[in-house]
Amino acid sequence: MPELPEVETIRRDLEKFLLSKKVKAVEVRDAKVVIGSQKKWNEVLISRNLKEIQRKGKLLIFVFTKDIYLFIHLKMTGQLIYQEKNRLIAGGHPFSEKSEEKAIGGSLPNKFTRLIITFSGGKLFFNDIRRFAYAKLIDKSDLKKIKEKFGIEPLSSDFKLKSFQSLFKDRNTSVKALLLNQALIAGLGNIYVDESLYLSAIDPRRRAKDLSENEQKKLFLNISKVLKKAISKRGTTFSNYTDGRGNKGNFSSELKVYGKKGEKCEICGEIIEKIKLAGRGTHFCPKCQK
DNA sequence: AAGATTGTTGCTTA
DNA sequence: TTAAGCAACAATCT
Repeated sequence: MPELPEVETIRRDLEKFLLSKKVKAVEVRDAKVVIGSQKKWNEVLISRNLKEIQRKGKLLIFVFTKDIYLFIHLKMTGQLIYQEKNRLIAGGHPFSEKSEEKAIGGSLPNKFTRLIITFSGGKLFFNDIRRFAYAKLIDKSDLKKIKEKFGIEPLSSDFKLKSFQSLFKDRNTSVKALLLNQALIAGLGNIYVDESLYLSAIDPRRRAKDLSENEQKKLFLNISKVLKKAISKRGTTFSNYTDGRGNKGNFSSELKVYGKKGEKCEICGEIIEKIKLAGRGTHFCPKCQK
């Protein structure tokens, strides 16, 4: 389940290889996941050059010449893999049968491949098992509107203690739900919310407005810390996530509570609990987190 | 074999 | 009016 660190890893990988490349062909393979007709995708995208890849929360925004914007949201099981013509996968690793196996569904394209964009130099495969993910083309006015809906970016210069603390004032919801709300803070998902709360020794069920200033500060620092560390490890692999090279992330071994139900807390030895909160599986240490 | 899995939306409720 | 809560979606795994 790609969250901010995973999406950022993919963004960096792909930008390195796709920058200023020209679109030669587009193949729409699933009309539910890829919004718009094949004809429209051809008309809009062919011959455009990629200027940059941006990220907003968990959303990837491919910026092309002539104010063309391609939005890709990976949701639960989406995957992007770049494969170069000269038998390389993005990242410079020699192409081999083994690296092909990294794609969900095996060699590319396969039945999970929903979109193929052929650039000068290689093909970008957009795969998704569960068909929650989407790709769509957006114009400049919609771009602004959509971007405005997102809350603070935790790794940007806008992520200041004061603005973070203002989110808690009068908020009657659980701190877990608050952190998952993309309109308030962008990019956190179930894994990193649970991890941040554990590191901050805060019970996920607490009402947001009841957190002390010091608790808010701890959370602020730990969100930053856990996201940066996860990016440095190229993300967490749980089920289907792979980076832009088709490799798994290495943060999984750093997880303290997510997926650890029944295991001992590293700090106090208490058994990690799992409950349902804000509609999500929620992992925490009942002794450390108050 | 039913229930869990999660990101987001849109509807209902308070 | 605004926010909080929750079902729904999709497909696979346990």
